[in-house]
Order: sequence, then C-alpha cells, then structure tokens
Amino acid sequence: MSSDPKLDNLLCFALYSATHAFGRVYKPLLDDLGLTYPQYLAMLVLWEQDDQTVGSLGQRLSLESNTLTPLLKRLEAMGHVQRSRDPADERQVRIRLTPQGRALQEKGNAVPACLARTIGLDVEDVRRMMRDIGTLRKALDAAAPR
Amino acid sequence: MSSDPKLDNLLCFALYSATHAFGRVYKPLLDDLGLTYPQYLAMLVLWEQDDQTVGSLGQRLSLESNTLTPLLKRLEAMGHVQRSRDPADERQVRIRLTPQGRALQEKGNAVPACLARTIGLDVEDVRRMMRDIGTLRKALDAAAPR
DNA sequence: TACGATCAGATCGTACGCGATATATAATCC
DNA sequence: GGATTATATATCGCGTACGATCTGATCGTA
Repeated sequence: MSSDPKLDNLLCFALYSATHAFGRVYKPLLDDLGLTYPQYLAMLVLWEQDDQTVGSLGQRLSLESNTLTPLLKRLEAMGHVQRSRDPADERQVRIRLTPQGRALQEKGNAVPACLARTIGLDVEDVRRMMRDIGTLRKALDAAAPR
Repeated sequence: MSSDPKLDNLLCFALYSATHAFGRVYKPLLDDLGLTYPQYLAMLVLWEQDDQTVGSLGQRLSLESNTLTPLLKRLEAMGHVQRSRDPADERQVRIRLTPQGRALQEKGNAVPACLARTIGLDVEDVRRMMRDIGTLRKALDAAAPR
C-alpha cells in the first residue's frame, strides 16, 4: 500500500542530521569557551537562573541525572559551578555559578549571534521552524510519556 | 545591543531536544527489531541500496568510520550484515546484507508509518519542515566545511 | 620502479544519552 | 514512632559521536 520508507523522506533523520551539523558549526566557537555543546546549554540555563537543582536543570534540558551529574561534575572541575547538597532537603543538589562561571556569560552570550551571522538564516524562516518544532515536540512528548 | 540569548529562543536547542524526543518515541518500536536508532538508519540505507562501502554509508548518514565501524561490527555480530574487504581495492570494506538482514526489512518498513500514526502530524506541516530543515542543512554545511 | 602523497578504515580517548539500579533522605501511614 | 513508600541524585554499562592518530593499500610522478 505505501512504498518503502527512504532515509531522505524521514523527518526524524532530517532533525537528527541537522542537529549534528549544528554541533559541528558550534564546535569552534565553543572551543573558545572550553565547553562542549551540552555543557554550554547547561550554562545557558544557569545564566538565565542561578542556583538550581539537578532536577530543575534536567527538566529544562530534558535530561536525567545519569547524564547531568557527570556533566555538572565536569563544569565543577573546570571551576564554572559549585555543587552542594541543599541543607533544607539533603536529597537535592543545588548548582550555583562561581564568579568564573558568571564571567563566562559575556563570551557565551556572543555565541548565538555570531552563529546567526555565520549561517545567515532568514528571521521569518527561523520563527516558522521554531513554531513547527514546538508543535512536533508536543506531539512527541504526548506519544512517549515519561 | 541584543538581549541575552535564552535557551527557548535557540533553534539549535529546539532541534537538539526534538531529536532526543524522537529517539524516545522510536525506542519501543526499534526494541522489537533489536536495533538502536543509528543502527536502524544504517539498515535503511542498506535496504535502499545493498553492497555499499563504509565511506558511502558514512556520506549518506554524515558519519565517519570512527562511528560507523563499531556500529557495523555490531550489526555483523547480530547477523544482519557481512563486512569484507573489496578484492579490487583492499582499502575499502563492503557492507552487504545477509538474508536475515534483508528479512528484517519487512518489519523495518512498518516502523515509520506506525510512528506517523502514533504522532499524528499534519502532512503539510511535515512537508514544510522537511523543506525548512533542508535549507538549514545547506547553510550549516556551508558554515562548517568538512 | 621507487617513494612520497593520498585515501579508506580502524583504533583510541573523551563526552554525551539513557536504561537499570543503588543509595540516601524525606514523606506517609498505620 | 517505626515501617513503608516516594523522591533526588548517583553509579554502572552500553552505544553512539567525533577529534586525533595509526595502518595498510593505492596513486602520482619522477
């Protein structure tokens, strides 16, 4: 009834492949900061809102502690964040930016704009894609309940 | 001059996050086939065109031998493909489907349609996203020459 | 033909993602 | 208040991604 699925017809592959391509473009810029892409995302979240738990970071990034804990330990080893148990609830670990981590924000903020210039996308196209991907996200999250 | 970049405004994060969400939806279906998502992509490419080199598979998937070699060895260990040096050019390794690997295609072909039903996306939306992501891909590839 | 350059894969090390499980703390219920 | 359950994070194992490097095969050219 329907023809065989081809790689190039699959939305999932288009996304998968574009995501990796994005990573390759980000790489040289993030090398300047000494961060990997996921580390940069975590720092972005902390720059938006300091002093968060591992859980709230994970919710923001759709990542679990099994991914975040080692990543955050690396950020701590680099001196960008400080990890400490919340005295009020010892189960939680609060992540706080160090002065060094806060200082990195200036360089970090410049990255997306620099990238936008490099890639040179139409603003309206980007807006439309953000909307479409948002719709997709909702459908995907509904299909794979946590 | 411009405000600080926020996670939710970044196209790269939308893509990154949607890609992972897609993976979560694929997981249970691919578990049935005993394949991971990248392994499934490799099989898709081979179902389209059997008897390819590691390099041509890599070009198709935008992956290098450092990723593909172990992945293909796993597919070989599972009995889905056969890896052998090309006698005409011993540098190349040709990947061929085994009867078992070919037999898997029937189940494999059903996956995307099943997924489409589960997610229930509008066909026109998908078409537009494929176009937009194609444009993006070109811009990204131009910005990060191999 | 001989030798340096190039090419195709493979190997190694690091860092994600994530399923499964462990551990410790808090909340709940008799 | 003591046992049970739930919650937050950590640990472990496996499979990608990918930079850097290695190995072996082929090509170019003198």
